[in-house]
Amino acid sequence: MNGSIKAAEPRRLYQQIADQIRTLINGGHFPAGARLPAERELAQQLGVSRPSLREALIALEIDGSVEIRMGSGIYVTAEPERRTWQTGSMGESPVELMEARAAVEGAVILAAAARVTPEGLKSLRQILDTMRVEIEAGRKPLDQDRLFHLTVATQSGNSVLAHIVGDLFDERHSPISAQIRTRFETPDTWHRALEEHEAIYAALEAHDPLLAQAMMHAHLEESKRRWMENEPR
Amino acid sequence: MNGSIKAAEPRRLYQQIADQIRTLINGGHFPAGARLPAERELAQQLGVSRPSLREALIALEIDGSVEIRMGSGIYVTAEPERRTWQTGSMGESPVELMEARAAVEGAVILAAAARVTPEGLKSLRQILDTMRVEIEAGRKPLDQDRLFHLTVATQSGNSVLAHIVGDLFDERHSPISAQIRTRFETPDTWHRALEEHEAIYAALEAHDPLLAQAMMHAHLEESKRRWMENEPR
DNA sequence: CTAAGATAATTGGCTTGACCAGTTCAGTCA
DNA sequence: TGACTGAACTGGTCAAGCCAATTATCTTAG
Repeated sequence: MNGSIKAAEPRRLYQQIADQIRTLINGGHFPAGARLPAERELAQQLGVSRPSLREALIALEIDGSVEIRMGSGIYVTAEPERRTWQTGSMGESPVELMEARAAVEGAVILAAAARVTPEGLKSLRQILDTMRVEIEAGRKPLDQDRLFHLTVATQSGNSVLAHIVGDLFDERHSPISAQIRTRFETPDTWHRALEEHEAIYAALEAHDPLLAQAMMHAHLEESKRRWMENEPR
Repeated sequence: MNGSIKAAEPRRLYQQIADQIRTLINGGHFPAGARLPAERELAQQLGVSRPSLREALIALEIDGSVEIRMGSGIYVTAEPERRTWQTGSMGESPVELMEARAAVEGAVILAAAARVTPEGLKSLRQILDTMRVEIEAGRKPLDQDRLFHLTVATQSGNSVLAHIVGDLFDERHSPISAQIRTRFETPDTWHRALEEHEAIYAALEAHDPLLAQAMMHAHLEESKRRWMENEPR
């Protein structure tokens, strides 16, 4: 009975559904303040079960896109002026995402380089070592990649910033579901990413904020390039 | 074997479950990296159904407390830091929030100063004029304040960054409504904030990124100070 | 005896179907 | 006319089951 979404591969279903609904909202199908179809109906329209739809709605509710009123309905959050930037004429979201990461992580690492502790360096060292092992074992060190950036952010000593870095890594801020998450990089590209991580680590170890920032910027710039090459789309 | 949760609270069940699990994690019952019981078992232990438990897990997954690995299990996120302000044990959140805003908005305004358009400057000019009117009418220009920061972020041309700035302003990164939103500043403090905004505007108009960044940092630093004075807590 | 491969549990992912509990609103009756 | 009521919404929750990915176990070939 399901036809629209499925594809059964990439991400959890509730995330796909949430992205799809977000797209409908941003696309104007459901203007701010509007009530969405009832859960049962919406689920059928999207070709998914109600529990899955509910999971997506909870995600949307948490990120504030939607308000759920028991017995009444599901409403698009009515924050005025919220979508002004939506017409942004510039690059597509993947590019924006990487730019945003460069801006945020570049700022974060300035503090991290100044505040990083020996324990923090030790953690990073271990993450990189594990990452190298994973790569040479032919596996994709996605977790280590994420953990590295998150740990660097943690070293800033600011949990809010660390949270944002994690969100950006997980693509939780991309407005229009861009799903770049495929990530079928080759061992070679992963190896280059590792070396860039190493450069960042070295700069942190030297407590050199500006160098660390430069290395982080270079890394994210390269990451963007690698992505864009692999995703002709 | 149940009866642990159920308490006729108005809050939705998945939120109660999520809170309970969060408490268990923070309480050390499930140390970082540990694997939680299987969904079926955990649901039974908590006295709820599996779908409800799943909804709670999605909430926990989104806020990063937990990581779900298909076919493997549910793991406590191995972030060795900062569950602090969530447990309310050490209220560092306002300071961290303002630091995060300084880092992010400081980075954003670098791009904004370079890319700002005449239309963007016009919008900002109008916002500041309105803000001045509101202040002198004895009202709190909360909307104008928010709009100013958001519009500056928009001028960076990056919707992801703009989104983050909005989230930070709305304190959406603070878990479980810590909401410091009281904000009963006096007309005088608002007037000082306005002048700081004016300084930022002037730097943007002059297309001077570093000056704009400095003014933004100064503004947020002052904001933090104003808050801390008014909120002895 | 060891290591590689096949197999059986175990676990999360998703669906179907059902019933309960607030909310809405139109039809009813004073 | 207007307050009331109850049916028809709506979201909230639960139960049981099957599928797919992962992991643990056992078998078997070397």
